[in-house]
Amino acid sequence: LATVANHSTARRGAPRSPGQRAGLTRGRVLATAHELLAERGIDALTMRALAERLGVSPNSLYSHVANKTDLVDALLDDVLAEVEAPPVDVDPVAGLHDLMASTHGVLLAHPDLVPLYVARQGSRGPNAQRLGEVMLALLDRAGVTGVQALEARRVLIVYTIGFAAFAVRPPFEDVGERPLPAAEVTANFESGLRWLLAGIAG
Amino acid sequence: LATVANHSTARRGAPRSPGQRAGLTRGRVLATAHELLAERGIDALTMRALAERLGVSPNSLYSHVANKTDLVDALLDDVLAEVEAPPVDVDPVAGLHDLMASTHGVLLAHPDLVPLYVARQGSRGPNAQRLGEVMLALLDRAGVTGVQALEARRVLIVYTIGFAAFAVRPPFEDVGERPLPAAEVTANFESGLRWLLAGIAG
DNA sequence: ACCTGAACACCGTTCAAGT
DNA sequence: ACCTGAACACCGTTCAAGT
Repeated sequence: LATVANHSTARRGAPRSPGQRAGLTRGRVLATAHELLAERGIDALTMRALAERLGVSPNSLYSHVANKTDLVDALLDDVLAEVEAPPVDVDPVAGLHDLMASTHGVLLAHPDLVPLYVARQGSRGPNAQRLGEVMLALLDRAGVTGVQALEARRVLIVYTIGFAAFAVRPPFEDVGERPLPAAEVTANFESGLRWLLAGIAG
Repeated sequence: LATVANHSTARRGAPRSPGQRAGLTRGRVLATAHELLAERGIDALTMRALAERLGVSPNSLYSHVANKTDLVDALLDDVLAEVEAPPVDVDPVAGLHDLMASTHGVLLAHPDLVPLYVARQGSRGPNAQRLGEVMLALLDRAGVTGVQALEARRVLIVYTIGFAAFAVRPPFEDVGERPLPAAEVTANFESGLRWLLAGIAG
C-alpha cells in the first residue's frame, strides 16, 4: 500500500505501473486546475501541465473529465458560485445593482477566465442557471416580465461580462492611455449599470 | 520564369527551391487569412493552413508577419474599416447611436473575430483609433467632455462588443432557450443602447 | 530580402494493455 | 474503473542555407 498522503503538490519520484491507483478524483482535478490557472495563467493551463502537477500521466485525466472543454466549463461555473445573491426582501432595482456588481467583482478576481466566458458564450452550469433565475425574480418584482425581462437580463449580463473583459486595458483607445486603477474601473462600470437599470425600470 | 498567374487559390504542383520567390506580400497574406477565416472558421486559421492555401511553406509567412498575434491584430483592425462613420453634421446622440449600431452590425458579420477582440482587449490599430476619435467628437458635441467622455466611450464600446460576442447564444440561460433570430438580437441591442445613451446625454 | 528543409518544443486526444 | 506507455495528428516558431 502506498502512503495515504497524496497532496496535489506531491510529485512522487516513484512511478506507477499500469493498474496502480493515483487517487485522482474529478474534484481534485478541478481544484488543481484552479490552482494552476491562478498561479500561472491561462496559457499554462494545459492538460499536460495539469497532469504533471497531479503527478499523473496526461491521458489519465480523461478518466475524470471528458475533454478540455468539459474542464473549462466546470471551472467557469465554479467561479460563479462566488457571486453573492442579495437578500430576498431587497428593493429589486438595488438588488439587481448589487447582484451585477458582485458578479463584476468575482469576474475581476478571475481575469484569465473572462475571455473564456465570451469564447464559450457564457456558462450553462448550475450556478449560472441559479444566477439567471435570481435575476428574473428581481426583474419580475421590478415590474419587468416576459420577453422584456429576458431582454433586460441579457443586456445586464452582457454588459457585466463585457466590462470585466476590458477591465485591464481600455479597448479601442490610444496606446498612451493609462491602465485604469481598479477603483476607477468599478466606478465606471457602476455608472453604466445605473443607466441601464434606469432604462430597464423606467 | 514561372507563369505570371499566382492566385491565392492556385496551389502549384511544382515545388520551389530555396531562393525562388513566391510573390507573397503582407497584403496577400492578410487577404488569404480573411478568406480562410470566413470559409472555415477560427480553429482552421493556423499558420500552417494559411501557408498551404498560399502554396508556400509555413515559415515563409514570417517574412511578412511578425507572428500569429501580429496577423490577428491586423485582421481585427481591418474589419473595423467597414464601420460607417456618421455625417459630420448629424445630431450627436443619433450619430452615436448609428455609429455603435454600425459597429455592432460589422462585428456580427465576423462572428469568429469577436472573441479575439475580447481576448486581445480590443484593437489599437489605425481604424480602431479613428473610431475612438469619432466617438469622442460626437460626445463632445453632446456636451460630454473630459473624463466623463472617456467613461461614456468605454461603456458604449464594451456594451457593443459584448453584445456581439453573445449574439449567437444567450449567456447564462437555459439550454432550452432558443437561439434568437438576428433581428431580435439587434432590437435587443438597440434597447440597451438607447438606455445607455439616455444616461450619457441626460 | 524572400523562401525552403529540417528541427524544436510543444499541444489534445486515442488506443491497447495492465491490475 | 483507473491508470500507463506509446503513438497520432497536429501546433507556432527558429535556424541555417540557398538565390
